[in-house]
Amino acid sequence: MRDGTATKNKINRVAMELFAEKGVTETTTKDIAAGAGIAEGTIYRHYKSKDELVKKLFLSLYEEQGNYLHEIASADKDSKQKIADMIVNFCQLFAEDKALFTFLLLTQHGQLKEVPDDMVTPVVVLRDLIAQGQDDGTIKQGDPDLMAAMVLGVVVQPAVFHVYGRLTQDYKSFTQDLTEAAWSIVGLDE
Amino acid sequence: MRDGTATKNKINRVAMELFAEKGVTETTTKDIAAGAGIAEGTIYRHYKSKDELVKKLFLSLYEEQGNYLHEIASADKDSKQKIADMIVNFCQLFAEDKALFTFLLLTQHGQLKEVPDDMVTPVVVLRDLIAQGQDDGTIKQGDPDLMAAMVLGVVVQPAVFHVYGRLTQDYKSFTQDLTEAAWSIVGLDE
DNA sequence: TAGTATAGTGAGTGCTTAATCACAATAGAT
DNA sequence: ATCTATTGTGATTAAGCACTCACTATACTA
Repeated sequence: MRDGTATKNKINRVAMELFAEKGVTETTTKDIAAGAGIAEGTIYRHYKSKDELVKKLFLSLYEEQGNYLHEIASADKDSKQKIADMIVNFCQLFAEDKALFTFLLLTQHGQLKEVPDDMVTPVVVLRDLIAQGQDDGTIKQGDPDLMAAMVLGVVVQPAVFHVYGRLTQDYKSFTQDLTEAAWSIVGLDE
Repeated sequence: MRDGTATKNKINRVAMELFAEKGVTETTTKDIAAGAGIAEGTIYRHYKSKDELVKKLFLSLYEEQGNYLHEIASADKDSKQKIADMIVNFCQLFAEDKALFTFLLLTQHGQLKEVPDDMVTPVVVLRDLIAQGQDDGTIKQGDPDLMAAMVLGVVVQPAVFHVYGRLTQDYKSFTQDLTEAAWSIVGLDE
């Protein structure tokens, strides 16, 4: 084997899962190597440092998710449907890959501080979506940043509690409730 | 000086601020000692270990806040007013002592995992408040745990973004918006 | 004043960590 | 078959960490 991408993917996956489970600082390079079934030194054939691994992993995964979000936001639907689609997307991601979802949440937990300003994060997409909806009159007035934060909170907080075992039923079954709650924050009275 | 409470208070305050700012693992005993202007060894005259410091600090501060919450929840008011009071209380705490508020949030960030089940946390108080309101018909039906998580998300998420500089205006000025958003989730149509 | 318990000190200890490096294995190129 | 570049190894290293301990300083007691 001359191509090391399989090993690198293994490192990425294991690292992501451990970071999500224990946090970045609590996860050692030894843990990652053991989980991936490789020697500790091999990590350093693919990454200059643990810090680089963390940052590249975060950036690549976030970019991937950002693309999905961008697709949803630029679809030819009304604002209400787009916000609903975003929430469905969150719930699906959480249901399908809890480790990935939790890892992405680490940004909001201060474990990953250096988030580029121009990065496509959920809150940025949501804010633009809300501002756009305000222009065409489908979403009520208010500070788009604050409204985006509140909508995100409605979805994220149950997910956080779900991770820590407070909410035990299937997260996907919340989707309808989360969507309605989100809409009640930004939506117009009907 | 034979009484060391002044030193202990200094340790507690500095530790709380550093934990809130950098996280628990990233804060060293050396940092705390330097911040408090004492020797590293002095910390161990007051606490058996760093772990004990973290846990006692967390427990005492959370208990204090729990008492406020309990007061609010047991007041002779209707559910809507109680929820509003809780949110005002959050906003005030955040405005007055950002470090304390952020430190208390660490529990939701997985940095402090061992939270006793019977502890009076905001989500528990909220859940009971919601369940109670559902009984007397002032709050709409639905899973109280999920609803409490959503309401908390509306308040907490803006606070998180506020800490990381995304929302720059005075947090207290959100109070009205946060209260309305929270009520739109649990409240009955009027 | 002498005695004692408590509070504070900081160099030192042992352990864990991220990162290194000389070496080995592998597989395509010539 | 030999060469070469890449990938993988694991003992080793240097740094940083929580924690200790012999010692000093302080202030109350008798």
